[in-house]
This record gives sequence, C-alpha cells and structure tokens, in this order.
Amino acid sequence: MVGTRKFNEEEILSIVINVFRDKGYTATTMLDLAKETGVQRGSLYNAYKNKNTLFLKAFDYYTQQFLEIIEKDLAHPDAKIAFTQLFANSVNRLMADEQKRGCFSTRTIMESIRQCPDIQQCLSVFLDGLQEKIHERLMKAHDEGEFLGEPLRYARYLVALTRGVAVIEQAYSDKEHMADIYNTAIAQMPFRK
Amino acid sequence: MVGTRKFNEEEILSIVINVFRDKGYTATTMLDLAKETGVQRGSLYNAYKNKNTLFLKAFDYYTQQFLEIIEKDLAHPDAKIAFTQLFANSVNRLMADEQKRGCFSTRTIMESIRQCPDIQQCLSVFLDGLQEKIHERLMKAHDEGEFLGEPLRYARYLVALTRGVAVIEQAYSDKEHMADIYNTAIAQMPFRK
DNA sequence: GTCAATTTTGACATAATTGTCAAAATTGAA
DNA sequence: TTCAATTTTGACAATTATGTCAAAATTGAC
Repeated sequence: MVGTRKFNEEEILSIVINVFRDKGYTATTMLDLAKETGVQRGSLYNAYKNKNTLFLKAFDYYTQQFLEIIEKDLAHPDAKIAFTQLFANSVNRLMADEQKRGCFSTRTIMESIRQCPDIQQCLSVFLDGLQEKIHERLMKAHDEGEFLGEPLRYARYLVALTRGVAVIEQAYSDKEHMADIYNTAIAQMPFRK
Repeated sequence: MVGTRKFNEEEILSIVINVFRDKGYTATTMLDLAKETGVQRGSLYNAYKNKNTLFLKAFDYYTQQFLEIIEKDLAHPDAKIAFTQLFANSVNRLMADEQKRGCFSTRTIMESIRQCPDIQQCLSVFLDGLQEKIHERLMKAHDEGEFLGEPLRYARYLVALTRGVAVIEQAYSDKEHMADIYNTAIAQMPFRK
C-alpha cells in the first residue's frame, strides 16, 4: 500500500466515540471530530466519506468492546454474584468518566434518528447483543437451579433496567442512588436462597 | 393591554413540545418551531427571547400536565392495581404517538446539555416530581399494609424502570415487549398477597 | 531513486442558523 | 376616533457547517 494513512484507526475511533458521547450525534460536527482527533477534516471525509459512516464505524467498534466487557463481568460462577458484579462495574464505568458523558448507546437510542435505518440497525445489534449475553447467563443459572425466573423475560427486564439507570446517571450522577436501584432490583430477583 | 399577542400560548406550547420531542433540543431550530406553530420566527424571538427560554417554558408546561396525569393513574385504591394501571397507561401513551417521538423527558435528559443549568433544573423538577408521586402512593400502601417494601427505595427504582422502558420503546417500539417488562417488575414487587 | 497510488491539506461555494432591527400592523383604552 | 404600547413582519449581517476539489505531500514497491 502506497500513500498510507498517517493515523491509527483504533485510536481515532476511541476519540470519535467520546466526542459523540459528549455532544450527541446531531450536535457533533466534522470540525469537532477533526479538532479532537487531530486528523484534518478533509482527511476524515476522505477516509470515512461523511459523519454518518464514521459514526457507524465508531459505534460498531464500541459495541464489540462493550460486549466483551459484559461477558467478563458475568463470568463469575455464582449467578447472583455475577449480576451484582455486572451492575457494580456498570455503575463504576459510568462514574469513572469525570466529564459525565453518559452511556453512549442510551444517549444514541434516545437521540434516535428515526430517519437513519443504518443507525437503528447498529443500535439493534447492540441491544440484542446485550440481551443475549444476559439471557445466556440466566439460562445457565436456570439450568443449574440457581435462578428460578424465566430467563428471557428477565433478560429483557434487566436490559431495560440498565438503560433506566443510565438515564438516572445523567440526571443525578449519584453513585449511591444508582447502586440503590440495582440493589433493590437484585434483592427481588428469584435467585435460589 | 394594547398590541395583544395573536397566538394562544397553551396551543403554541403544546406544538413546541412535540417539535422538541421530535427533533431533540439541539437539532430543533427556531425556523422549525416557527413553521410548525405558524408563528413567525421574529414573533417567537420577541415573545420568548430565544430557543432556550422557549424550551424551558414548554418543558415546565409539560411537567405540570404530566404530573397531573400520573396522579390520576395512581389514584386507584388498590396499590397493585394502581401501579399496573400507571404502567399500562404509560405504555399506551408512548404507543399512541404514531410518529414514535418517544418520552420527552427521557430524551431531554439523555441529550442533556450539561452546560445548561436551567435545563438541568427543570429536569430535576420533573424527576423529583415523578418520584414524589410514586413515593406518596407507596407510603400510603405501606401504611395500609398493602406494600411491604421500602417506599423511597422502590420509588427510585420505579422511576429508573420507567425511564428504561422509555428507552426500550425508542429502540423496539413493541408494545408487548414493554408490557412484558412491566409485568415482570410488578410480579416481583412486595405487595401483600 | 523513481514512480504511482493514496492521503493530506487548504480553499471554495453552498446552505443553514442565529440574533437583531426598523418599519408596518394591530388593538385596548381613553 | 385617536393614540400609544406592543406585536408582527421581512430583511439583514454574522456565523457556522457541509461537501467537494485540486494541488501538495507522503510512502511502499520496484
């Protein structure tokens, strides 16, 4: 390959994700992305065609990383501990961002650009992926007799709850408040006593 | 008063709310608002100073109407039925909008413009108001022995859950999916058997 | 070292949004 | 009916964003 790209793609995508998380899809301009990444606007257009395509690439990258993390969080052999861990880590990740940019997927879903089927598509991949990871873990627990509820219904319910906590984070950014919500939820769930 | 306003304020605010719900705060332009309301752009600037002030006025109006509705939904004397009703109505209201504009407050929270303390402020009023209505109903139920959980913790939890369902609605716009989440939640709650 | 493919760069025209302002129109009150 | 306060209207300048393009720079392969 001659005329090779100067920038490192993964590095750029990580920065791009944070800019979109910060300002939202619509409010983010190619100029913002150029400034933050250090890649000139023209180069971004050349490499990614336009904002929409760049966003899709960045979001796919985000989904992939996110699902890997979820899987690790849920890996604990004790189901109740696995979910407790997932939620605690989830809260910690949200709080770790000093700029309080919030949950990228939830932000994008709510901004949701109904005119963009390709964005809807990548959001579905994200949510279905999350639900599937949770569903798998609940089925395993169910098979082992550790969990007594219906795995699919609870997977849906928990996906919704995590989205709700992401909303609460943006409104209050209060760690205890979020932890309290998850504790209330966990305490109710039909784990084997 | 001489030189009286031609337009009806409540009518305009209702339309304004729907435009903001549709496009989000940032993406909505004064031109959009002028087109939809039929009030000229210059008149809107004259009457409301700018987009921010107009938004705040519209959101306050929305909050007021919303809280009145919640109170009615929760009025049923049987607590479990009251909440079942609240959730069912909540789903129906979201689905009633053929344009799928989504939950106005949740959309605004996630767009959340951290640079705008006045918008954060009106969002707090909204969420605190919602939590308080739920809290009051749960305390009543608790006092009557119908509800065995801690009212405040459950109020927080339910506010989060409703926000989560609002996110799910934008992603899937599937009535059964939403109903299923609420049913799973209700079934777990510590109402008296 | 040369070449050719590719990326980078800066400039450009187009389009959209903002906030302001002065002139015109409206209307309640005297 | 007149008047003065207020709103409405359309136009304006300033700012910002978009997408495109041609020239310059870069670099892997030969």
